[in-house]
Amino acid sequence: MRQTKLFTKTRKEAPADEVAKNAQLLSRAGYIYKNMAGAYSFLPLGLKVIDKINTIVREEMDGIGGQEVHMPSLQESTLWQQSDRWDDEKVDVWFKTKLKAGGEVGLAWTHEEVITDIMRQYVSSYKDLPFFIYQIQTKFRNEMRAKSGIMRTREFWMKDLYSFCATEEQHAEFYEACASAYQRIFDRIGIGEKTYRTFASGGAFTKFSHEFQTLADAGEDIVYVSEQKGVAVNEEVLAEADLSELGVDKEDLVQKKSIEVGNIFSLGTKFSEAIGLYYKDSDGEQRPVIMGSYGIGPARAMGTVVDLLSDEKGIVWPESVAPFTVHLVGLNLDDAEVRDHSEGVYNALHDRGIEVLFDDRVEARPGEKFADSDLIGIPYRVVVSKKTKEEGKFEVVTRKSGEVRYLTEDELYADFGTQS
RNA sequence: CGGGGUGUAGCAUAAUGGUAGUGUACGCGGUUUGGGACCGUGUGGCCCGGGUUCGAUUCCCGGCUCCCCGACCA
Repeated sequence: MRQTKLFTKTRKEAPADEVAKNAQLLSRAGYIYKNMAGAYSFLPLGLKVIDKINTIVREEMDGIGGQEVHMPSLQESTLWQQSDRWDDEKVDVWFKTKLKAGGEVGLAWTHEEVITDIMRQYVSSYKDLPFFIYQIQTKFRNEMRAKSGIMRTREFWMKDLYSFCATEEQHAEFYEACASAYQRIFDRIGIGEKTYRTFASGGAFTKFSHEFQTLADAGEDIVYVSEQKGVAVNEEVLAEADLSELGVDKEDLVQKKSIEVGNIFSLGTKFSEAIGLYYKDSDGEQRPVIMGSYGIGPARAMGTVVDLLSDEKGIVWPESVAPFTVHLVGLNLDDAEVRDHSEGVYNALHDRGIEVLFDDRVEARPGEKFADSDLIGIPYRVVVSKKTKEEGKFEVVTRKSGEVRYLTEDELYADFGTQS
């Protein structure tokens, strides 16, 4: 991608109405645009990052047997009345509107009812189970207050997976598999070290549910962490009885701010009974399906990466989610020979399948290009200039560490060739 | 939803009861060229509605907007 053709450019100052670090940096670097409180556009750079995150999420969900679907946002009322979640008194985050043809619809804020209804048609025997169905889809929640940039919005992507099992054993096995997959996802996007599987209250069917909380000063949540035990609990689970069950002493726990990046929850038979999803076991007995739900917000994950890994110069993307691998910064491009040379390097990198953003601006000065490059945060910056052309070596700077290397053209291609 | 703020050019900001200045960005000309250079020049602006007033961007009322604190938050 040529930077002169890239839609959006950087700006020196953040919009006055953005306070959150993630939104300031992502706005300045041209990844996102705020359309209203709690609703952001994802511009080409931003969408690339989301796609990278989603690819990782899909790989891990597919890896534990998940199958992807896509369900509608529009919801009619009767299904939700069966689970008693249509009434605004019961659920205060609904966006509702009228159908021209008559009747009221809501915009889905979650999909338990919907997927459970679908499953009724395809599950009738224990032989049909288990199933693990997920989607990455837009959710709407009429939050009282949107805040923290892209971390808490009224319209947002969510990866929501729903598990359907015949037995508690089956369910427990998948629940753990999904917890592991979640940890792998957070590892792969670069926030694993600071992300704790956190015990939260479990509702009617299990003692605990689990949140994945990433320790961050920008967090809205508070968790209590025992670093030596690698365990965290949220406020609901601070009672002595719960703590002793988990084998932690209250004195060991340190209060930390955190961001909830994922959530897994055992639903028991609440929705299967409400919606009427039953199967016949091997004795011919009719039983309700045991369910679980598992959520991750890709945009919130993106914001968490920015909050956690950026520095004073700008964003620092891990390679796994970076919009490009290499930022090829061309200097002295008014010189025809340097221009041809850098075009050749760009094409060579591109032809080798390396994702490269080429700063081909002729008029921009070096300082501006470097500042932009730091702000955008692509993992490797390769400088091509009159100097590097004459010396026959390219300057390669690692964004994260600042490490500078000088590589020949062959070394350069070999270096990135092995990583792609 | 309770409380507190906010709204001026694409962006960031200043002043003002007599129609607005600066930086940046953008256009043009020129000097520059490895960390957001400089000179000259130009384009471009007071959230919406009502009230007070000879006159309102400014004061008052209402609305909307966005931000913050709290509450809420599978």
